[in-house]
Amino acid sequence: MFDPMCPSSALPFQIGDKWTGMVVLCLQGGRRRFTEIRVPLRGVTPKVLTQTLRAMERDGLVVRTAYPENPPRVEYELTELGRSLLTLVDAARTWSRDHLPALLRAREAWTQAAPVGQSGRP
Amino acid sequence: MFDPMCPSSALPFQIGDKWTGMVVLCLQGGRRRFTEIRVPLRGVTPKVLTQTLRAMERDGLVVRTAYPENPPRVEYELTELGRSLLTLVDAARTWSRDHLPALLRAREAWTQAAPVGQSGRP
DNA sequence: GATACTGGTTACTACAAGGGAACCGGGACG
DNA sequence: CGTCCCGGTTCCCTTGTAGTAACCAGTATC
Repeated sequence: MFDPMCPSSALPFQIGDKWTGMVVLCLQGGRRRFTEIRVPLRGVTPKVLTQTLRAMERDGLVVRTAYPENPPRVEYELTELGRSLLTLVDAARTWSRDHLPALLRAREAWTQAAPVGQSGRP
Repeated sequence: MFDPMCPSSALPFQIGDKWTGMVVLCLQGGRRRFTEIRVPLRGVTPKVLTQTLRAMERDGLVVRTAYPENPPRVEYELTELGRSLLTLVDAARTWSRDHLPALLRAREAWTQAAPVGQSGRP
């Protein structure tokens, strides 16, 4: 899940900063703890994940609930506003499924056949 | 059109790099010349616009046609793949119309009422 | 006393994207 | 001869985003 080597990393669009879209996807199934988000988002460092979650909390996309326990437990959950982003994420995923291969093919053909020139470009 | 002060600049998502989405919108009405794209995208510098258009050409989103005239004339046009992004751009605009005010309200309330503390955050 | 656990924080670094300002080619025009 | 036009290019600098590595608090457990 959320492999950085996945071709969808070449998507020509992005939800929020680099990880916001994945957090939204990860939280669509319900509330999750910090590490339950960090693990599936392969490669995210705690610092960056904290930044992302703080920004999302600020924007009203998630709510953060900290329980006064030990060891600490914190849960994140999408707000209704955050869930509204799911339609957008789904649209992005639909686009990817339907059109990303064509984009990658175009990019591939470019590096192979036209490193320079050919049209009017000097 | 495309005022950088427009609240949609606070969108929590982005099509491609900073200007790609706006270029797609700008080209939805048909082929346009370089300056016809640069002017409505207030604030884009020619360097960055060139970068953006080159990347879109590489990805098969636009086609570039240079006419051997003087002064030079170059036209850009969306490919079918590029036009397919319009659905995504429209979804983004729909989301913005419906939910961006709520996001901005949340952000505003945050800076006013909760610079620190209140929930479990130290 | 040492260790581990969670959910972070801090300091430092690296890299890419973006922006500012100036310049260019080459014909048309005055 | 100088100037304008378009569609760029070049150099340099700022900013933002992300990453690495190390550390922390407070309790529970070994």
